[in-house]
Amino acid sequence: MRQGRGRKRNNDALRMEDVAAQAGVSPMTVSRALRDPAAVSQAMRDRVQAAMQHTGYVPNRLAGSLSSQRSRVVGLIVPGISNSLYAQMAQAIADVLSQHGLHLLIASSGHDSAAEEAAIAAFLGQRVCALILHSTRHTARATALVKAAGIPTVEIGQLTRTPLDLCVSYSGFKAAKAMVMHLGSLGYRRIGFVTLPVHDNERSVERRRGYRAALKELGLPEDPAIIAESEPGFAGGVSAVVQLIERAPDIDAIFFAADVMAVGALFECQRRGWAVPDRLAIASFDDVDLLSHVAPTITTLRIPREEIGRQSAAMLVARLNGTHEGPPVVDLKFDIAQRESTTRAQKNTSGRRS
Amino acid sequence: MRQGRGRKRNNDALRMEDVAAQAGVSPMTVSRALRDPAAVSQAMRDRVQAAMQHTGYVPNRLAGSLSSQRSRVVGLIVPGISNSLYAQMAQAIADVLSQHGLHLLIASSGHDSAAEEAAIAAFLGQRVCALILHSTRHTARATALVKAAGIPTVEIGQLTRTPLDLCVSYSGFKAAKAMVMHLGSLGYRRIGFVTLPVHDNERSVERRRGYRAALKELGLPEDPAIIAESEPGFAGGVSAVVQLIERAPDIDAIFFAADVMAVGALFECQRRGWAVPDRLAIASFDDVDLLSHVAPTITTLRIPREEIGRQSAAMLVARLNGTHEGPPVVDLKFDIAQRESTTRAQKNTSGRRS
DNA sequence: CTGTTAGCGCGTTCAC
DNA sequence: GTGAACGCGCTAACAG
Repeated sequence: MRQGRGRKRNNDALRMEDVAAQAGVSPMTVSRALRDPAAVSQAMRDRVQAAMQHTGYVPNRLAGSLSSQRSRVVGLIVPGISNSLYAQMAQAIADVLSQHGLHLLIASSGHDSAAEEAAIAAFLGQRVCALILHSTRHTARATALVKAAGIPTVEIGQLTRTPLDLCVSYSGFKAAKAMVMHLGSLGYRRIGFVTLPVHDNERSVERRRGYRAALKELGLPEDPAIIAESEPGFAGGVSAVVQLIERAPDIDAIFFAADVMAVGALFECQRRGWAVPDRLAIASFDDVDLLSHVAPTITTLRIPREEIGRQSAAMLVARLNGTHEGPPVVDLKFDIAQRESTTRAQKNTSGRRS
Repeated sequence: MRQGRGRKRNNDALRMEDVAAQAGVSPMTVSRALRDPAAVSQAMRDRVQAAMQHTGYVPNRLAGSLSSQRSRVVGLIVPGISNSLYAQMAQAIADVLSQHGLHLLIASSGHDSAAEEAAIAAFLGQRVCALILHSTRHTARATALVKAAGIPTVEIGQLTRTPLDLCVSYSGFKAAKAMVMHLGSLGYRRIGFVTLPVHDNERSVERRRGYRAALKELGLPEDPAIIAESEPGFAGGVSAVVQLIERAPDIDAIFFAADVMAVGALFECQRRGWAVPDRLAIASFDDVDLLSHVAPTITTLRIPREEIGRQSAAMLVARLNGTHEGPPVVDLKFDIAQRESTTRAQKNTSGRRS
């Protein structure tokens, strides 16, 4: 038996040493053949390759990362994995990362800073080589942890003037303002606005600011009666449209600044016989597929979700390679898809209601 | 200076030793206070806690996992992260795992076995403690890798008689059959069937088998003219419904066995003036929210996606704890949501089409 | 281009 | 209940 107080060797998994023995080389050569094939002669490479095939060796990246002090795992924290908007970003991120041999650790925070903090701590414990955070609001400890970790970190939920490190997003303020200006330019004068509860969703604040700025620029009064907060999903649109029409019968357009609320509202209008866009115009924020398949098709902002995913991942990769150049904050462009739900009737009537 | 050829110490990150020094105990005590607080006296625990707070120590789980030979990371491989059906499962999985202190590494395979194999190899390299695979078709090497790894593995895409290890899903055969039987019991006699291309989607095969079995049981003939394959998404439904109606004008119902095709078809019917359900009944497979918000609401199967996610994760947790009991294959139940799109008109006419 | 040595930070094992 | 020593499997640094 063994003497001493150490621990016995694990005989389960193959180690580099086993492969090395099989190939008749030193473990170091196997290691190099794996990470930097050019540093090893052709003959060696082939022998190592063969030995790995033969034995079915799977390198232990835990040990590798521990030793080299760097991992190939990126942490992503989003409010929810099942929300299609975040899922799209996650997909784009995963695609870019996997092209570069990086893997994705994912967690959902449910719009809760404390949960985000826990996820950040856990990810740092796993020694992720980079972080992507959807939120731009963090607890003090979360901020401290990220800064102390000193790893590249991108925030993607919205533009921020005070990024932890990097930021790739679009301006919710500008986007919302642009849409309201667009509606104004089409002739709408009583433009309602619906968001998610501001309390839960930091981005709603920016969007509302954009709405206000546009009203001001259009010379339209701001009226609390035509502003509402509603829950996410179709149901949120249903209740909001009913509420706004009751409160302000002269409303002529509603901008639903979140999710698929606009679609729920459209369906409800159809059930109630409120013609869209003739009685009420409808505009949406996120360009989900559905919006261009309903009748009438729904005018919306085109937010570059996938581009955000791609660029944020690409930026991290560049940073990890030490080749990153350019500003830390990237403001991606959006545009407006003008569709039937805000198409005004021909000018054969001067007033729409009366 | 240093002698020897070793490597210099890293002074960046805090180690357990630093915390131990701060607390005036040995590193071993810190380790225990972290993993098994009960094994340490109250006083020690408090001192260690304080020292960790003070220093902002984040334990290195790479080192921990390497040493203990077990990690707290689970690997999940789905065909696509952005597809809401998989995203829902992923969310449920992540929720359960995080409750148990486990983390989620995610990869998308795009319905490609080779990509799946690569992801499996990468995950095993990260020494995941368990795997969740959506696919049930694997390359020979993928199968070998998983078996050799000896970690709990759940397949969740469909029931299989030959699981790698565990399987939590529903029977696509039974589900499809049940829906067609349901349509038959409502009086539909020319029931069309649309799936994704069988080539890309192993589950389509089961669903088609279920369709055939139901037709047989209903005493209805099988007619290739009313069976189609189409692309995913709304567009797939649009093209399929047009195609089937042209090929078989006497068709009275279509069962769209994938995705949101049924909704695309409904919209197209509305554009073309084909009344749903009077001219054509429509049924769907997956219960996405949208189906109950369109008019008419669409009859569909209710597949327990989230339950699959929850149970598969729970099963892994149990297995990791050594407390798992019960069969390796769990067949979850589905049911049918009967809605307006398959509601027959009152029996005031004996035949629906003159 | 290849090998040797030491150490990454922690957990297991055993002694006290 | 606490501590000391060793090793998890790999890679940085250096020597040849």
